[in-house]
Amino acid sequence: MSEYKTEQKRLLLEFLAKNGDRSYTIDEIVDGIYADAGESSLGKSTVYRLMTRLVEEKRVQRFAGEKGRSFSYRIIADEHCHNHLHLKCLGCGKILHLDHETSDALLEQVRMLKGFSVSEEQTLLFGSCAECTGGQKNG
Amino acid sequence: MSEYKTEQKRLLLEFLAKNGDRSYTIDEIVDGIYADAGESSLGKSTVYRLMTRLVEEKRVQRFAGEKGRSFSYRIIADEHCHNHLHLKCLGCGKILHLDHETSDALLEQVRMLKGFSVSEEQTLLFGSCAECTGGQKNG
DNA sequence: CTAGTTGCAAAGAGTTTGCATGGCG
DNA sequence: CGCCATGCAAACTCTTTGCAACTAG
Repeated sequence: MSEYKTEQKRLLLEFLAKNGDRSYTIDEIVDGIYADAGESSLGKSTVYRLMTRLVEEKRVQRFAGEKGRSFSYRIIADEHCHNHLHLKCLGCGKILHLDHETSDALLEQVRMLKGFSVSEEQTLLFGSCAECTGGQKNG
Repeated sequence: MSEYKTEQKRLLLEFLAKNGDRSYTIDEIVDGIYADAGESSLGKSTVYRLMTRLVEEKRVQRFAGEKGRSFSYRIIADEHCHNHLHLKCLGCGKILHLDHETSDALLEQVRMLKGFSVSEEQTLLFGSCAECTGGQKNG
């Protein structure tokens, strides 16, 4: 039950911690770690396995890729991440956190109006962040 | 601009129109049409192709499957469907429409607070509908 | 008749799994 | 030494594509 005991898992968690502001696909993770650590890095199937476990442990969130294929993953920085909505920018890929109060207020309205209970864990709002909306030079 | 009319396309649109209250995977569509029309029905690749086109034409909405694999599709009943959020029940699969006003009000708050512009077309809220929440004996 | 459509099967893309090797306790 | 993690490659699932036959107009 001890924490990570392998170099691979350590590298993976390190990468995720360092890149918690947006989500990454498995390939991006593998490439990213390779870029950082070089070495023999880790096998893709190991990353798949580790991520699957981390998702089960609720330490990582998995998103269905909007574009089409492949999932992307993001570390859940603190436990409060379970209790609010996230906003994913389609421009830069960044993930913003909507504070719990606001998040809850919005969803409460939906509940009142439609009797529908939104799952904060499973819901991800897509759109465009302030930077990408405002300073958009359209590249 | 004429619409090429084939029996397959007609069957597909008929099925989608009849089942606009929730989304279906390709397999479910093929099976559903087979159940309805029996006959030789249509090939899966034809359904893929037709759906791809319908999505391009904005007559159908494609969702990334939450569970993991496969996409699901839903007909866009009227043009207003472009301008509001949808709620997908993870219990029964039903899709509810959040009226434009409410939808807009919610997203305006997000814009004010975070400067984030939510894309209504790309965002789908997951959760549990009134029936599934109320009658839920919690399995 | 001509162009667009269909359906099969093969190719692709992403993910999961079996199995032998290797490392940590 | 035993058990779990790793890595490779094969297996799988879902989706797309090539191609020949077919059909609507």
